[in-house]
Amino acid sequence: MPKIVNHNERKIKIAESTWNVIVREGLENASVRKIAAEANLSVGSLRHYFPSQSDLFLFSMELVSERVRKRIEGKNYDGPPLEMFQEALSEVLPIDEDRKIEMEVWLVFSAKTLVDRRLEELSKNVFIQIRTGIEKIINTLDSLELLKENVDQHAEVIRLHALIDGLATHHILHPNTVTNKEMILTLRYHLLSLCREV
Amino acid sequence: MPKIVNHNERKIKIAESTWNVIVREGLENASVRKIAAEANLSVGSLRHYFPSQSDLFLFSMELVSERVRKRIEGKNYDGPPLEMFQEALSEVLPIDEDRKIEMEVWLVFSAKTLVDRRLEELSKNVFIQIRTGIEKIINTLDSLELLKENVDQHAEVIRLHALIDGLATHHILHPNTVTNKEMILTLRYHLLSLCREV
DNA sequence: ATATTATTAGTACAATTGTATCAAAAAGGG
DNA sequence: CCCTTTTTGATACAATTGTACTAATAATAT
Repeated sequence: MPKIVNHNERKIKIAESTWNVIVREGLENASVRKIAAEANLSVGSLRHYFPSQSDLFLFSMELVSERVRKRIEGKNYDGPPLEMFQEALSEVLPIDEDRKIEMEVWLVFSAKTLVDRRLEELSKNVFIQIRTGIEKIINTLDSLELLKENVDQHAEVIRLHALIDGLATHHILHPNTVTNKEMILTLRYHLLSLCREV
Repeated sequence: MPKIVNHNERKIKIAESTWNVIVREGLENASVRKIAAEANLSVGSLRHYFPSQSDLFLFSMELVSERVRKRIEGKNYDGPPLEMFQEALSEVLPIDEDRKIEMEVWLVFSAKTLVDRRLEELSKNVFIQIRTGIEKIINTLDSLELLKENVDQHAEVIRLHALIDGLATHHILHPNTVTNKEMILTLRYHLLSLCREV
């Protein structure tokens, strides 16, 4: 039997190198050669793990969604509901350096989504997952009778979802104008605005 | 004197061809050759108007912002204030096919902004212009005593701005999940939520 | 008509691209 | 030790890239 390399671990390492190159030089300069160099591999070796650049990009984008998903699932959901919702939603915000990299990569791939069928499918799936999570949050707020009366729940789902992604995008593109703190406070402000006066 | 071509008109035509190629095949496939072909020009001829691809891309992105700006400035601002604000804000939403193309191009260039200094500057300038416009809207709502009491005006500016761009992005990336109508209705819903009960 | 000059088109070139191929290297099981 | 098979690295190749260069073209003012 030959040398054994944990296939999936290696793929993840390569995907992270892909993130680095994309963040540093942009998607259009993320050639297989640069990514291989970033991962300290030869092109041939990289190709052994990813038969094509398309596969590599798809996996790299998938890794972002997986990381976010695992973080959300790994949370302890006990405590005041509003706090919990704020925390859960913060997982799709670029609140620290790691998340910022992930969100930046996600944004870049999202743009590519418009002309790449494979990425488009992944993008849609993740979008629907987040949408479902937000629906759950609004529903739960309602069940707990925290929600203001006379709110349009469907509209609130769309609004919260758009707000989250808008805040994330703004902070990534204009971190000095929409600061980390403003991003978080605005989310909190919005959640509070949904709830009844105490 | 030689053949005279309206320089700026020609540049605009080329920039629109650039949009087409970007929408159809993506930014990474928007080579000067493809753009020249789309514009029915030779590469050498295109180069006569744009010395480099970078110049072409910058001009093409600028054209988007100029189109939007002119549309906003060209509006008649008489009528119920809320209607007017909705209309003005709708100019940065992809509410029809033309605007959809523009916003899609803007989104793609925005991603490139992260690794392109020239585009970054333009992006920031436009962002601040829109931000300023939104501040004006919130301020005016307050002056007219339409605004709910006890609202945090600074937070409302950030929130509305993020909401607009979030809605636009969602509709461009997932038009079937966030429909045109939902986008518009959600904006209206939000604006109404800012205002006092009648 | 002709001279002038913006405009156009064609070709060239070095660099980079994704992918293919194939042999060398490495390591664990017998 | 040796065989087997994964892993690696190097080279090659056709295609495409942005840009440069140069000569032909076309239209206008005199």
